[in-house]
Amino acid sequence: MGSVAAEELNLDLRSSFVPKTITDFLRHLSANNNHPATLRDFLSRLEDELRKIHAFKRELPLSMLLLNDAISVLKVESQKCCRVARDSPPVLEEFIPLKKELGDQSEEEEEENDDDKDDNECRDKRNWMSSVQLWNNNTTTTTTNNNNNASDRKQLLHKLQTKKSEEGQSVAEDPFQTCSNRNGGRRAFMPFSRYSSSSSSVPVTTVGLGAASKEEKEESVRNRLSLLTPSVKEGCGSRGSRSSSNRAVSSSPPTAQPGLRATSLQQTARKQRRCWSPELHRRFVNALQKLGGSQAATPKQIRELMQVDGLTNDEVKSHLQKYRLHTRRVPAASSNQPVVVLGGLWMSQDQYNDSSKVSSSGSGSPQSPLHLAAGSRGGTSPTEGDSIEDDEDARSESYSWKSHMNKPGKVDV
DNA sequence: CAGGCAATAT
DNA sequence: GATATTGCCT
Repeated sequence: MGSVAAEELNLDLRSSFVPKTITDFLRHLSANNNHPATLRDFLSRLEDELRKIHAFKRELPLSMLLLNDAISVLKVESQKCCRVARDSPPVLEEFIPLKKELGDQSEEEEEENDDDKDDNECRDKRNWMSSVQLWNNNTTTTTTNNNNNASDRKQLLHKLQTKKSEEGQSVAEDPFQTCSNRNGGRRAFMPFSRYSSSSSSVPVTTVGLGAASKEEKEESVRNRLSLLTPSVKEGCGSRGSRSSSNRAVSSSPPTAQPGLRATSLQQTARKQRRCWSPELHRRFVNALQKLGGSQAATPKQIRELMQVDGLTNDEVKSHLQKYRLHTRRVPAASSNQPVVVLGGLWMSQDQYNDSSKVSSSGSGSPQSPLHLAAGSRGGTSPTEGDSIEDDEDARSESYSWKSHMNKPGKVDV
């Protein structure tokens, strides 16, 4: 969807804008005074862009800032330029309150639970995310940009900064610092790097490394993180954090930092625990279904189906093991209890309906919390070992495979 | 090598 | 105690 547009945009930007700063751009414009259209066009594109990244404002505070700045500058300019009274409502207002994001990058500001806004936002994010990669490598998605645009951005940023010097609140010194910082705090899906499996010499330098492998880059980012973020929330998946799907992060503990017998660590180093975030689990279950149940599926297949990079066979295997254990206990429990009653949330997911979408993380849908159509199955089908493949809700977060059959309400037959 | 299970670690 | 990792066997 967005990719095409973005590409176009990129191209356009590249050819017409990127090489210049806003100032230059304006100068250029005013030189050829007869291009108000260009300006407006550009402005509208900026606003468009702003709208797009609005959902990511927390992850991309700087981008927001840049865009906002650029837009406001351009607006002023455009009005100056063509003082033709135009009725353009101050769309901008809404975004301006970006202010505090810079101020208190440290802790919170995002605790508001606006149902509407937040929800939309999250959904947006999720879509974007999942369309890119599950636990965003941040480096993967951004890298391409980084190499090309990083410097430009910096320059631009700098210009803008100096321009509005007295407005204070100057942006963090290093854009990437801030970014990393925030990422560390509440990124959606980080690949939970493992430490120095082989390369102890990974330079922790900047983000620009061109051909470095993903892992290395992740690592570097992470290292920076661990340095920058003193207290990372240990919120694994559904545990620490409730609601707001955007921070199901697996953060990396201080393991790498303090001692770090850099070279002599490989031996007994245990792998970093993988956090099976709800999303991840959801994917897992999805794959499971596609493969015909937890008994039929093999770790490898699952892993391939999940399409989560960085995920290893062993991890899947382990998870599968646990999954099997848990799913064996519950359903067998009481003989005839309709499956639906048990959790109320036995898979209702379109396991057969969905024709092609694997990822389709649409489960977060607020629409149908629990409609239990499937339900009654006459008896266990004779053909297989596992007739009851359950799928946990996974609807928003906090998967738990213990369906809580002990609902306060009286569930009677 | 890949899967399954059990022991072990966090 | 739950959950993830590692080891061992097939």
